[in-house]
Amino acid sequence: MVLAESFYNRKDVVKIARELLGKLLVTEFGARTSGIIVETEAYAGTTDKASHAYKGRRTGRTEVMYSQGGTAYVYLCYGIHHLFNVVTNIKDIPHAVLIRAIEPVDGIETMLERRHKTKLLPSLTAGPGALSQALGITTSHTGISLLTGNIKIEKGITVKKEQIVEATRVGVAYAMDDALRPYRFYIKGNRFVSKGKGL
DNA sequence: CAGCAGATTGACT
DNA sequence: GTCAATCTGCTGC
Repeated sequence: MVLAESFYNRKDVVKIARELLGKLLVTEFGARTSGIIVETEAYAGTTDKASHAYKGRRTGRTEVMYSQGGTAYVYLCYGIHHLFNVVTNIKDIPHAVLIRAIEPVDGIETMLERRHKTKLLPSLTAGPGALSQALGITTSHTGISLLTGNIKIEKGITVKKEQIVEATRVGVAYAMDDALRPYRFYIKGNRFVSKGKGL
């Protein structure tokens, strides 16, 4: 079952980030590839120094963050890595949730080929750049709808509250006090959770 | 318009 | 543990 617009359009991006854990992120570019979301981070738009849309910034790259909830926001980091985000809230409120790690489910062979690997190791999909490559997501997919496009999020599994760990975000030390906000969530003990540097 | 830093990864000392 | 790869966008000349 694909998540409805009403899931994405809510105001509380942090709550949505927490609820995305256990959901199934699916892409269908040829073969179906998918994985359970095990790690997310919330980016709270204009009031969050770590967000690209801090203070209402608009550029060609961030424009899609101002779309309505349920839109894919993919951007290039360090000129190499495609990072996949889910836009939330209503139009003109630039909230987004970064998907940092998934646990592979469908199309593992296809993902191994895309990542030029032969064995299923955590490094296949642990990390935002890694999972995007495994699922075949690139910046050309930014702005497409998660409700009707070939990238979508399905119901997945139920994650108990006790399994969810709250933490600070990774790689955003430059955001000063906002770097300390507990906006990162991951499933306790899952081996596909990225290592990061902020642990 | 040059210089710099970044929501990262992977190869190498 | 260190460092390069390589694009977008901000800052300052």
